[in-house]
Amino acid sequence: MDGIQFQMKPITIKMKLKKLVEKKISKVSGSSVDWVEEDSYFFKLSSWSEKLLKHYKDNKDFILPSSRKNEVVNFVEKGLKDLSVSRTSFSWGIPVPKNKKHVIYVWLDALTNYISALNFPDTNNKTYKKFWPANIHIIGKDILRFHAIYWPAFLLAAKLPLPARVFGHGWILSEDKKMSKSLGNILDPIEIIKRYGIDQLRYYLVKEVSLGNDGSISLENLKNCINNDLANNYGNLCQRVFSFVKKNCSNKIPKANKLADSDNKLLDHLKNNIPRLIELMNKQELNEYIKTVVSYSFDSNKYFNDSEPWSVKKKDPERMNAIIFTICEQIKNISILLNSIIPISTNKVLETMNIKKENRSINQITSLDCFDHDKELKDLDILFNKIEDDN
RNA sequence: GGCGAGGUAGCUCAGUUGGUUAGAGCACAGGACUCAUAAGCCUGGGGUCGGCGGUUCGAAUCCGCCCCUCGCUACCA
Repeated sequence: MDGIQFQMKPITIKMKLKKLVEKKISKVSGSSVDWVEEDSYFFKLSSWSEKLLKHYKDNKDFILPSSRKNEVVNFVEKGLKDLSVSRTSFSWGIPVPKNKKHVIYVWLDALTNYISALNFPDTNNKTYKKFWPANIHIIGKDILRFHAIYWPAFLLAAKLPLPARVFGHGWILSEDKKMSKSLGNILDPIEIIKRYGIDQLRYYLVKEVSLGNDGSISLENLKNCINNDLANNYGNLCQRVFSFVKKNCSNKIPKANKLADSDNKLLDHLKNNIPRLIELMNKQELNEYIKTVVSYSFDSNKYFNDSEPWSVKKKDPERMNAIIFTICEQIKNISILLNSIIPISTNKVLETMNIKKENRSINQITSLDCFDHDKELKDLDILFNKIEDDN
């Protein structure tokens, strides 16, 4: 803590505003609450209200989602009270310099971990330089205030750079209810992953849960989501196309000499949307992102149906090649767009298509044709097994 | 109590500054096809847009009142 110089002096505080007349018990735990008085150092949070408000105003997306931002701004506008940051009643905690009775405890010590873990106060340290200031803190909505008010105030006081963004995410509910032992509706993520698969769970959570809001895991919806979007749509699209390539194109992605309007329409629709997709990603609007991307998979299945490569292959093999090239290009692009959401599955697809790792970035999508047309496709097992009803 | 968000098809939601028969996905019911995980494609049924009243030629969209749901309302992280 030597790197941060706060001006602090010990004063006596009372932990509760009202004297307890009767024995009180905690609403949450039911245990009895005792009246305590002790000396404490205070962080002068009260003098940072205006500077924080200015920071929120100057940095529009510092707190996301905006509904949460409103709560925080509302809270700060009411005026902040100084914050007790030390205790004398126990010894674990960070010793206060020059006063051995006190240890630093509660938020000041906790939040500082973000930079002490990066070797602060050595601000020339490589790790610190690389990771601070952070691009984003993604934290639960229940600890937003501490990250959006206390932490920036501490950093401002220490004249250190602030993280670029604090995002308060919602909670995952089980069948619309908060998970609790007494209700018996706890969902064990490890069990779900074992049964449904890790990519499948990731996909479901990102798609069905708007990151800023609470979302619900319903096993029925999870099943539907896996079967429809992943197995029947994206997974089966890959399967039907690769199988067609194997049977009709010597298992190599053909070159296209001339693309038809319908081919370009399919490809351009995706490519023209890349800036918007990047924007959605940058604002953590992941569910909108994923819904947009999966719609390309729907479009692709329709395109494949309408183009009927199986019926043009004898009459017009050139045309068939253009169709197969187009659909492969599209599968590649969709796979890249989904790569951060379902990395294991999409990497299998990209591997099958012999796409080099350096060609798997979103920036590569607009550059046409990075296929090795002389190399055979690798075999691809079923990507997503369908979930059957068994309960 | 105060401040804020929201109530739209069975479910999850989208609906730009008010404008023609209110949309999507899932679920449900039919149909044609076959390259594919009996997958994909096409068509259809289904909504008094929380309630009442008002402004307007016209309101899911604006105004008022009411009902309901949710979030925040400081020193446990």
